Amino acid sequence: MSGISDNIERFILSLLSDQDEAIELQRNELAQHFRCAPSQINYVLSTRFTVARGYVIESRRGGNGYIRIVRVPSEMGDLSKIVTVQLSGEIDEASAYGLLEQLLRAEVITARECRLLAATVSENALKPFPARDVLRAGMLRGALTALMLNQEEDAR
Amino acid sequence: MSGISDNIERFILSLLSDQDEAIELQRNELAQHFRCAPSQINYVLSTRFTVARGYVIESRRGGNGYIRIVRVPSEMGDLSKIVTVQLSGEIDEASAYGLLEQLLRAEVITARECRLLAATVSENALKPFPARDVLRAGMLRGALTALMLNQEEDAR
DNA sequence: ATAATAAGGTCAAGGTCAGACAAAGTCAAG
DNA sequence: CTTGACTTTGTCTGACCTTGACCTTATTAT
Repeated sequence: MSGISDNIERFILSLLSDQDEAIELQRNELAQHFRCAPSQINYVLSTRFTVARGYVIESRRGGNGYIRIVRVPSEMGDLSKIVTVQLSGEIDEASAYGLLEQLLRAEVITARECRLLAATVSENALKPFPARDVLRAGMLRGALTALMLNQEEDAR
Repeated sequence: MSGISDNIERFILSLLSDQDEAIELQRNELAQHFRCAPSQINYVLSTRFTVARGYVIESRRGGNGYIRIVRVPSEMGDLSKIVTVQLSGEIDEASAYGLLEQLLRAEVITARECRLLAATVSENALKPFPARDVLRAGMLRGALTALMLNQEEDAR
């Protein structure tokens, strides 16, 4: 159960979750810890710690090299900005999921709402539609707009 | 009586019956156990462990892939009925709103969630799409399935 | 400066799974 | 005997993972 990549992901997340915004690690060291090829670390980073999910990776080569993983403090205060910037045109499934994840972290939506929205905009539900990226953007626009319109009522 | 498919069904049921809500298995492993083609497992799942019968399937491909079978608790039984009956084909905007309102009254979803879903399936968001009624059904199917799937986590 | 060393990055190849789909088999009802 | 629903198998595709060879960049020793 749970391959190496998943373990590495969990390990990194556990390091991050302890109130830290960013961590620094060494690729070879981590690879050795998990007994895997160093490039496996890159694989994990590029598939799981993406910008879409709110992470930024910095690194340096050579002596005293490092990999730094920064959790981007999701600046989600302004929903209308998201609507007009990220959702004006099209959005693919991965980016949409990333967006929803950030909204979740910023506590703009709940975990349940996140799952609900994810399901409705999933590639699976939208498969037969050629213009699904446009569609997806429109749907999320609608949802976020609905949120903004009803902020008062939700306050209860 | 009792072809291979029936045996596989019973086997899976026996795994589930032991107080477990969900089980995880590997397709090839199970296929080998029953000396059948791996795709036979898919056949059993798609004919016997359907949403209509109160099961939800999740899976992942690739290394460490799995198939997870979740039994939907009976309180959610109504949901699966809705999914298979009312949302099997198409649904127009008005009917969708009606359905959402019912779900709201039954306290299956919150007011916020209702608004969110309403926004994503609104005629407005789906206007440019000729087959929007099919689309709408697919989206709501996805959302309700997601609800069933995650009801334990929602308990928190 | 230059060379050696110590990092990390890229990419392609290969491996491991599950999904999709169609072809072929089985069997009961008419 | 034919038909049609159900079952079983086989093949191909694509998603996901792992590794290793080779490349680039930074530091340190000569």
